[in-house]
Amino acid sequence: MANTCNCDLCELRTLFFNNVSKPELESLCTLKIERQFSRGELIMEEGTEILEFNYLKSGLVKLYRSLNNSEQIITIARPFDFISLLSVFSNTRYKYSVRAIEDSVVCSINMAEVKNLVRTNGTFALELLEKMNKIADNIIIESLNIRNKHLRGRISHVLLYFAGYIYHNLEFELPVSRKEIAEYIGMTTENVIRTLSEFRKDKIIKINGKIIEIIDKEKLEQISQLG
Amino acid sequence: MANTCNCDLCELRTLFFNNVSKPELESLCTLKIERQFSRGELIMEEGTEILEFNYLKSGLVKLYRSLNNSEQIITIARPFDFISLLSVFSNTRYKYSVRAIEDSVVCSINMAEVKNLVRTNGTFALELLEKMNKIADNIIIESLNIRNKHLRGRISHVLLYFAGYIYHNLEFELPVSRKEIAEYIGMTTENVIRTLSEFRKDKIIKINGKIIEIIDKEKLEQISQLG
DNA sequence: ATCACTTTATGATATATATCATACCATTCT
DNA sequence: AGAATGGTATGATATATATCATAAAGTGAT
Repeated sequence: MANTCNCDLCELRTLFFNNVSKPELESLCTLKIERQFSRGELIMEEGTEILEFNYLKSGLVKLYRSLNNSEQIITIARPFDFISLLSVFSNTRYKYSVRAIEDSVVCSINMAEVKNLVRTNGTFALELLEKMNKIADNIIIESLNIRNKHLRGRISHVLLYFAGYIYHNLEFELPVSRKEIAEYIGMTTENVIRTLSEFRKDKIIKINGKIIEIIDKEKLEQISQLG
Repeated sequence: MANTCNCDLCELRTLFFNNVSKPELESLCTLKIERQFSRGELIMEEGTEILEFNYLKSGLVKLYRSLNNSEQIITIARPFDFISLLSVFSNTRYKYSVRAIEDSVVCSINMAEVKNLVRTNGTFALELLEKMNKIADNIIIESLNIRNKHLRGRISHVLLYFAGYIYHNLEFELPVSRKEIAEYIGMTTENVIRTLSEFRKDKIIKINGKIIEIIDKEKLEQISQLG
């Protein structure tokens, strides 16, 4: 936990606090709390009270909910995406849990302060509305895209998601287990493993433990498209 | 298309325009356009420009997107839910289509006016943020709930959704075809029909064409829960 | 009233996915 | 070092769902 006022360097400012005036920003800056989370640590827990508005500065997190001993992963969010998602303005308690899947830094601002800013700064309110709508929209679209595909298409989709959206590289280290991929795409762990093996045999990807390299991107995109 | 200024009777006012001042409301009132749509009519089309903020005053609509000759239904919305969903503040073009599945009345307000109101009226901005977050949250939760279930659980879920959420009655007329239910839960039309027939044979529901009566609600809830 | 078309319905079969079983490997705990 | 645990891996089998085929009933147009 730190509270150094280094908002000049914070993505929050350039990304969506564009229109917050200097004094307002100073005020926010002194109020914010920056937290470090190690890979695997719980950042927010389903059912607990929402007291702060949280923003992911760096790292990677998964948003999920628990139900009968298993987890359902809703999305995997990178920096620049809010992690205080959706429920934040409409509920008093979190509907989802958030866990760091890579070392992460989260910036937290007291919820009442954010609400106050929405009330007093119209441009900020509008930008926040736009940003949160976009995030919700992305989650819904992602969910529909996954639902529309079969096993092989879903796996392709996830691999392309990591390579394209998260890591911007055809070779990357999977930040999640096969089990978590299964929880994300709504299939069983065994079938995720099996399909990855098939892709390896078909020379579409190389697998070395958690390290994945996409060899035939066109093929993968084709499988993802066709379902 | 009508433009009578009868906002005193409009749900918009009591529901989320609570904090709009008298003069502001008058202004909105003269700017709004009320439109009638018959069952089956297209209200908004995927890909067209977003010019207005739309609110469903009465009726029932489906929100869907098209992909390779088929449709994917995202949600079925009743009055009091916005229908200008999500994309409205974050995109210039609609990402989804909206079609009336019952005769509906839609109230439209110029988008620029709504944005202006967000900028100048903080309380309104906050309420709108809360409301839109709630809607997005509901769609995501619904989608996760459906994804978590098997065929029979999904059908039960949909039947309970219509009976409980839309019609508040154990007997109701299905506003959608079996095909549309299939497009909503992501299964085939044949299996939707088959499952409804099974429920009929098991004396869980009565079917008379589009008229459905839930006889054994407990059983249906049980099936919905177990998946 | 007839025709074309869609919706509802049901059965047979094919296919996709889940489940169960087993094994190997890496990591952590003792 | 050995034991326990969780992740990865693969095969055999069971089950759920899709696909294909067919038909009856409903709907709209002419």
